[in-house]
Amino acid sequence: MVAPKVLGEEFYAQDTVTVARGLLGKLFLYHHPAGLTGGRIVETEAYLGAGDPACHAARGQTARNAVMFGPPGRAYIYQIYGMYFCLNIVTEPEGIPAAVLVRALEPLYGVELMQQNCPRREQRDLCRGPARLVQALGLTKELNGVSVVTGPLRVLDDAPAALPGEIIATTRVGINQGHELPLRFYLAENPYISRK
DNA sequence: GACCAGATTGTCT
DNA sequence: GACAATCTGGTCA
Repeated sequence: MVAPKVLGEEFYAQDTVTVARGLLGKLFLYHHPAGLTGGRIVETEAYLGAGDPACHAARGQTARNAVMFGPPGRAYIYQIYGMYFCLNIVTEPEGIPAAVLVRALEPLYGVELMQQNCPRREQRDLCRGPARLVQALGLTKELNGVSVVTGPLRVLDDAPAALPGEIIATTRVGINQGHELPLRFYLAENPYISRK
């Protein structure tokens, strides 16, 4: 197989919707201390920055969302509901606080390790949902702000011969504001997405 | 299968 | 003090 290439910072500097759609089908990998974990990105959501009421950065910069104001290609990992974490990748040029939320992966690498992280969970459910995939991959808040270009987290362009099905755009999940916008993207008819 | 309530803690008002 | 880009387990049909 051809050596997959790591997506560069210029990919993430594009507009957020382009990056969210472009990430579908890419490989997301984490060089976990106990081994490699990761899979194919099958579901994302776009958060557009200051003008998007659902975005954490809509009301200005804070200690929590500071990573989104930084350069693109960084991981933004935050805790939600006291017990879960969500993984984002910062987009757009530095100073524009936008990001793409990675909502679901198709598990491909380190499946045994991921099942150790999530006992009693079917393989199909390992990474089906933003908090689940963070837990399965073994990501922690310590990784907040690390580069996905040069750090232990990587996104590879594996250039799959054919994306299975087309890309569906629909509304975002779990938010109260801005939910009328079609900013959630997933691969049609993929069994690993978090919700139809 | 659909719907509902609880868990649990960092962050912001 | 209220809330949050969620998940799990319970109940009812």
